[in-house]
Amino acid sequence: MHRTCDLRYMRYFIAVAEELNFRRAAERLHVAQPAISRAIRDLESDLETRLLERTNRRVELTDAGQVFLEGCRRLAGDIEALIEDTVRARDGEIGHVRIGYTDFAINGALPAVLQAFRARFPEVSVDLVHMVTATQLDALRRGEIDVGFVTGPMAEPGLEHLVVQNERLVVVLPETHPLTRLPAVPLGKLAGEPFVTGQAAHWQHFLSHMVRICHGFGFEPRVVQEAYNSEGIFGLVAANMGISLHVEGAHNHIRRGVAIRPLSDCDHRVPTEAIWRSDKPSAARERFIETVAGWPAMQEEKNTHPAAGLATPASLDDHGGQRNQEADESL
Amino acid sequence: MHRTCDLRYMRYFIAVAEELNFRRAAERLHVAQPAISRAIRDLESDLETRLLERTNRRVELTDAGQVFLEGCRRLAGDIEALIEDTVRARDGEIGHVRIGYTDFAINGALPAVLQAFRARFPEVSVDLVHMVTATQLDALRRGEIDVGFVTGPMAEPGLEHLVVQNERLVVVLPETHPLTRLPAVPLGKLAGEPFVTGQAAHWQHFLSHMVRICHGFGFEPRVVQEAYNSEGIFGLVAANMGISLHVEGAHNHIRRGVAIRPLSDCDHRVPTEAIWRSDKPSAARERFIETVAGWPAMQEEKNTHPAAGLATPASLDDHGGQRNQEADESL
DNA sequence: CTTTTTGATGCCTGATTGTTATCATTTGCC
DNA sequence: GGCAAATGATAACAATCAGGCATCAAAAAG
Repeated sequence: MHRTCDLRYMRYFIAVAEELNFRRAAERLHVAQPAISRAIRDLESDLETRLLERTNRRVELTDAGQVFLEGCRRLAGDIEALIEDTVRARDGEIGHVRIGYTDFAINGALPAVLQAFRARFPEVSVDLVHMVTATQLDALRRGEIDVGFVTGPMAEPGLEHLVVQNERLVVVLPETHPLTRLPAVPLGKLAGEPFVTGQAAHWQHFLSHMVRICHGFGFEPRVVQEAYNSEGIFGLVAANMGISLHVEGAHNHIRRGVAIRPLSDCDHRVPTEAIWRSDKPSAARERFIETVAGWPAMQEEKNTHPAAGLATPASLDDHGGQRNQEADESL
Repeated sequence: MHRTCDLRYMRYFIAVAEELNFRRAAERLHVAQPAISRAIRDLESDLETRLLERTNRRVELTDAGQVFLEGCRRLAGDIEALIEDTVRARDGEIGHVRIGYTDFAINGALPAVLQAFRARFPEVSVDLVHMVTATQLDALRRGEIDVGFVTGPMAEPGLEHLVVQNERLVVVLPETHPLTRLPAVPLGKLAGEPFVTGQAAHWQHFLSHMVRICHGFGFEPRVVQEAYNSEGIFGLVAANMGISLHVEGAHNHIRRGVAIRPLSDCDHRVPTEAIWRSDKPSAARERFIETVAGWPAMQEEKNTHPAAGLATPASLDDHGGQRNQEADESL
């Protein structure tokens, strides 16, 4: 029965109902008139319902035909829209991406990337979930997120990655600390200083960078406090519990009582990378990765200015960095 | 391209997307598995969009496939609903009737009929338009209404009709009139009385009844006032301008200062008839006519109690007819 | 009364759809 | 590791279906 309740037949019916003339409808549809006669007959037979009252001279819709016509018009439009939506889903114009991010990512390039992506693909919904690097790798493998923003360097089998930012280290000092008088701090001067760090369990990727560098300079950092997150680290430094190493993105976080200085003799970089499964292709995710990769500030500058797009100390001066500047000049 | 965007193919796709297995989908649809393979391939080729990601061992939906699946499900449901609605329109379960009515109809059987019809066919919308008999006949021929309720007798070519009520005449008297002392008035006593009637232009069908009867009793009614409608007639009678003849439905209209009496020696009936075009069949109209014809009170009683369903003088006593009753007893 | 127009019908052809048989690949089991 | 089972794809053939052409019957137009 539903065989004849076919889109083609519906289109034929719409044409006849609009023309109220089989011959004109046939011309409009570029078929011969008998095809129309039979299509209508089959439709009526399948529905067991007379749709058109036709004498040899006049064709008019029955009440049921009127109802069917309106339904057919609606369905025809819905199908067009569905095809459109399907193609747009194929192209990643509509869809969904779930994104994991670290503190480093959200303090760095991620906000600008998100803004660019949402402007370009407003019909792709974006779910953001905060997770540390290791959790993101699990979530990716479990299919719970589509893209992770993690602390690199990454080389995981089955996962592809792309460097998003590549930050130098900075030293975070209590503002009363003597080293704040230097515009840039030599790393060696930090040997013996008490260190405040993030919790080992959650900050493992960054801490391995930190420890490796200190070893390179011949000392073992003496960790006296482990904070839960960056806010905690800054707070403990402000409380004079110790000093800390952080990434340049720390400039985006202003904390009274804390001073931030670059390192004068260490060019080591801590990369933050977008990472995703190489199987399970998703068009929306592809578009997102393209946005990440094509984000202009990153394309050109990521080798010269590793944390492009981040606030620099100079740009912060316009707002609240004046105090630090004065301290520098007082040297 | 839209050839393959066919209902059958959509159902196939839904089955595969739900089973995530071509063979099981084929079994569920009672076709061989290669038919499914080809249907999906054709769908994908027409949409130029991969809908299912399939290795030899696992089938899963792509993002576009997910969008398409949801759309197909919705469309399949919509089509079912459309077929349902079309059949219901065919059966007159949903639709529209436009009805013309006279004062006699709305004071008589029509309200009860409407109530019965709307209870039985709640999804048929009913438009009611007040028109005098002649206007209704025009409106019917022009297709502006589907059913008329007119003052008969009717014998119009191209129109079918059905007697709905068949009312005796009553005399409408000022309550101070001497004839109110009689429980029933002989028509002959009205010769020479001043008559109040409806306007000739609009009341022609009823007036022809009235004049014919008076002639039968050997007098010409002396019309001294023409009112616009029943309310006007009652008001003028209450003002002692004259007397009037009306149909039994007048009992449903209580007017202070007016008394209504049956005729003792005249059994003439004024029919009110439902009337409709014999061509242009409409299922909803058929159902309406059936309700009119099958209305129980009318079926059995229309020959014995012509205005069945109307309030009778006795039934009015319960409310406000006491005064008339006392007048009767005082005779 | 003839001509024209309209929708319906019969028959034929080509296209679409379904079936059977078979293949390549992967998974599970011994 | 090798064999059997299961899966989706493909080819060849058969059945069904839709469209075209020729034609018909009825009604309107001239």
